[in-house]
Amino acid sequence: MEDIRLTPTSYIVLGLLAEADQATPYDLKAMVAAGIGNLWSLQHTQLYAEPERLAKAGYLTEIREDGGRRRKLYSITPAGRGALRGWLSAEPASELPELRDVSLLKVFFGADPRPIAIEQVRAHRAKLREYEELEQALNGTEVSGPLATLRAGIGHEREWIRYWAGLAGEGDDHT
Amino acid sequence: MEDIRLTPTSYIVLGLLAEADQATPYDLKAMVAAGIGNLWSLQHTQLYAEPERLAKAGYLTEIREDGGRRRKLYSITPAGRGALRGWLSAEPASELPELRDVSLLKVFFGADPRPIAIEQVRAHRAKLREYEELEQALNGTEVSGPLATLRAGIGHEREWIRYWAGLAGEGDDHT
DNA sequence: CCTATCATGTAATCCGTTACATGATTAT
DNA sequence: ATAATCATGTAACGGATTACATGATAGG
Repeated sequence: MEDIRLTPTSYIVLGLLAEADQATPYDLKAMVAAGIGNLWSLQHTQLYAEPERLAKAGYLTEIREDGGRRRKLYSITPAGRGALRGWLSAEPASELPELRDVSLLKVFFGADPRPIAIEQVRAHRAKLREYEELEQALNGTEVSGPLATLRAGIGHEREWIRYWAGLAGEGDDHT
Repeated sequence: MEDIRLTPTSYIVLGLLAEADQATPYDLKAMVAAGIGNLWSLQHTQLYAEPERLAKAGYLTEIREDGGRRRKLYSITPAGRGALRGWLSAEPASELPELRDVSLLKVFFGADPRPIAIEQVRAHRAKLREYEELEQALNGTEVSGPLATLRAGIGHEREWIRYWAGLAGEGDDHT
């Protein structure tokens, strides 16, 4: 029973297992892809390493299948639920996210914004379409958290498109 | 002369040194704080480790002061400039940034959005004000890259405020 | 003068990425 | 059958954070 630090990755795993009552790393991978991965993606290998870490600390139980592939099945423990609940209801932090956008980094250091902006507009438009379809699918269901965050994603995609479209258009030859 | 992988952190250091022709890690820290740090922040210890890495690979030269504190002074080499230029002018990637916002993560997993939203609105408003003042200061100067990215920051702060204000207001008691 | 903060740095830890590998399914 | 892709995992590496520490400077 080691003492570990809980990272966002930890809470993603805990959060998913809180609703699944049992899952293999591969199941987790699918769950991430289905939702939270749009906002915070993880490498599949983390979904093998992190549950192990959490199990060692008593937040999950790990049982290994007997037959076949002997896959590892994880479930959340009461301690795990407690940690998740504590995190969810903690005093809100004033911590702000950073953009951390490689394309912006290039613009900052003097790259020609035009080609970058054109490509970014294309990519963000595609992402926005994907989100809007997802929103259709979620509407009417009772998943309020995922829907709320999806709407954050949609808002930001629109903002990115507005922003990059501005940079893509500037410097046009108006002869 | 080792072979290293260049990360965003590497390009930040290279980008800053490309305009400074000499700087200590502490100088770099100040430069980061003055601009790019808003979009992509770094721990101060990375500003000791990363230049060393870059120097070992031939992208920077390192000279140590003789007297006093024997601080390390770094300068970019032609190889460093080449690497930076190559990165800046590379084919634009369609890679998109992720929001990776801890507050959103909590909302996704079912936290009560109200208190989080209230605090986030406050914090984002403060950040927006800061950016708007910075914009005043930059207006009229010839720093097009930093100004362009600052405007991205402003756009996103406004979007965040719009978004969280929506969540903060919902569920009001309209009696 | 003393204390707080700024300036400067090293070392250890650890999380996350990268590289690699193989068994199971599905498609042609 | 064979190739391709999905499913499942291990191991090594390395960048980033955390913890710690001390010399200089400024404010009271």
